[in-house]
Amino acid sequence: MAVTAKELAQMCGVSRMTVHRALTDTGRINQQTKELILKKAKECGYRPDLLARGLVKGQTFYIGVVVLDVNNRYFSQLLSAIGMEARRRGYFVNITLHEENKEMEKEQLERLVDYHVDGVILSSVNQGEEYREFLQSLDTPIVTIGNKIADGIPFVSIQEKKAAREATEVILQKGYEKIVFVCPPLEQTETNTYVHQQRLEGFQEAVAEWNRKLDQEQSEVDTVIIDRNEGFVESTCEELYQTEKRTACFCTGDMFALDIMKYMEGQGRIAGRDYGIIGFDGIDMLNYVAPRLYTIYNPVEEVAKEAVKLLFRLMNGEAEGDNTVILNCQIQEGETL
Amino acid sequence: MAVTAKELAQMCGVSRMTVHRALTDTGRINQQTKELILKKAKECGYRPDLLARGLVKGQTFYIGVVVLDVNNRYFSQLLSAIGMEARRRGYFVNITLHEENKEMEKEQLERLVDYHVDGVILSSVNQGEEYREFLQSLDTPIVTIGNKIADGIPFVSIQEKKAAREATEVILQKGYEKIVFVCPPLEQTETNTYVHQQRLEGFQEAVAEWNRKLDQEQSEVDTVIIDRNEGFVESTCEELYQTEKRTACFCTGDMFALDIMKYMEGQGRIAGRDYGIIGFDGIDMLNYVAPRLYTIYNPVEEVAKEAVKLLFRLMNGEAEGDNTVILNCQIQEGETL
DNA sequence: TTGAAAGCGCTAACAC
DNA sequence: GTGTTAGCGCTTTCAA
Repeated sequence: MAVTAKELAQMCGVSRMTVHRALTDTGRINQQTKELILKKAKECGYRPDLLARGLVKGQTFYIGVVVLDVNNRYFSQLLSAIGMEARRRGYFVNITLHEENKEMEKEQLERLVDYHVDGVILSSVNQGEEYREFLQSLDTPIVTIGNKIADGIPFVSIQEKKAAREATEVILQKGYEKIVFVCPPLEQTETNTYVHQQRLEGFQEAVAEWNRKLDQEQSEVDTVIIDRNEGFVESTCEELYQTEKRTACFCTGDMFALDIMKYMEGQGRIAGRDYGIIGFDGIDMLNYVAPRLYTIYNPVEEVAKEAVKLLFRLMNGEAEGDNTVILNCQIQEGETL
Repeated sequence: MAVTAKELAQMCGVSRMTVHRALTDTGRINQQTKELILKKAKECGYRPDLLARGLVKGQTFYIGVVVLDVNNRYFSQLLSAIGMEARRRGYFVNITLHEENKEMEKEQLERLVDYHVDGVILSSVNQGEEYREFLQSLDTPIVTIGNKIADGIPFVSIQEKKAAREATEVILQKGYEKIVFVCPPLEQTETNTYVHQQRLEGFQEAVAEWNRKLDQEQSEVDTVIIDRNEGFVESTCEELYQTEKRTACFCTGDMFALDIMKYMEGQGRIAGRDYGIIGFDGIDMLNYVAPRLYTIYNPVEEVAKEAVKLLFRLMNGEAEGDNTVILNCQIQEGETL
């Protein structure tokens, strides 16, 4: 069924080379034979074998993308944006999922590299020096996004810490006396939690700063950190109302925040009225939930664009400096603080 | 950096063939040389070139997936499930997005085929005989899901029409006298809307059946069909309250339903109390929205599993009969009817 | 038990 | 303008 260039050549009574010239429009070639070949090629539905081409050119015009999953606005928009940017440059995208499994992530990367993708965009759950060496051993341009792996690995991200600090300041300025900080388990975990660690640090810095500036008679802000384990919703909610202090909750992800809001609503407690709450990322779903959640907007499209731009610079050997891009992000107001 | 089998052979002082035998563990080979080779291979981080292998074997152990987008539970869970099933069989998955663009869909398919994926799972926006021929001309096993293309193309789906009929019966039994049916534009559209058409037909059949069985004094059910165009929310809402009849809304997608609920809430109208509404698919987001939306649950994982199973049957040449798999799906109760 | 040779379908370098 | 030759890295066939 599939026609090869060789067969085409036979049909047209010319050499393989001439066919090649006609198809790739390179070199000197007789206009008539060229047209004949192109016509024939169309007739038989000739399509070049990209494996063969990739093998000889050492370039496949594919970039690989390895991400956690895909079920949220963040990755979805990221992937769309990466796709667009890649296509603009004549590249296609091969998306694979690692589902938060460190070994799977490695496998996917190796497989992509073995297939000679020209570059990779990676949102990793691995980290550290050892992994850095692994990535470098792949000998393929890689740009990481979100979680940082180690110094020296190209990296695109947002100003996590700064954003968390600013959000915390907003909470404090609104007069909350206690803050419950909810994030995934950061200790005793093997997976990369860089993003959430940064957010925690920003939070802690802002609180420390605030306490330092207090008047004599004012008391320090009360803080509690809760791991998003089994039962985190219940324990967070207890913290939220077993106190006389005005209490707010800072979640390092919008989904955690929504879970809490939902549970609290079941108890008759309304966000913004009975307690404060803020999320992180600004996922689409927020448009459908009342009251409107305060959050920190994560500019995914920009992250994607920058990642692709950086990747192409690496692929073209134009890399210079430390190849880190950190984007700004802003608080998106809501009704829950 | 990257070592080839040839170089390995030189290092070990054997022929390329012996290396190959050691690596693939085939044929007779001296145990000692084999161990030496494997050891060396590990040291240099030898990895087979999958392009070269694919070229000669005519098999890549990749399956391609082409879907609309990725930003909802449906596709997300679909992709995870496809990934799992494929991995169980030693295959990897290459996911690409067509973003509801018919030309892009074709491009992605061609590209995948040119890269010799061994099979494809496709959720299409194209349809008809011409497209069927296109798909067949690709000469690669393809399984379609969701939208049907044409007879003769392997197809996995749910019982759209039956589910819509049953849902309509539920609405009618609850005493609603008017139903507003909301779906994407089905006429004058080039893209494949099979799924939504089926749902519409199921709805219409149920209404017709109901009207046929009415007593003398009872009046027929009133129905309105609204295209999900610009402004569909407003027009739907007008239909919902510019009448004295008890009115319900049947949306062929949960998202449409949520849009309407949100707008109505802005007008002080609560679903389940002031009007009825039901969606379709059972997306995750529903867990976070109050009141709980009535919907029809779409069993994605099963669809994915069946699609992969069917695809592997096709790839192994075990295809028999018409290769259509239709799964059951059920109404998921909520508070909005 | 090992090796040599041919070929997958394509591109690149050089000759005619 | 066109054809020949060689080679990408691997697998397969056949001979030693």
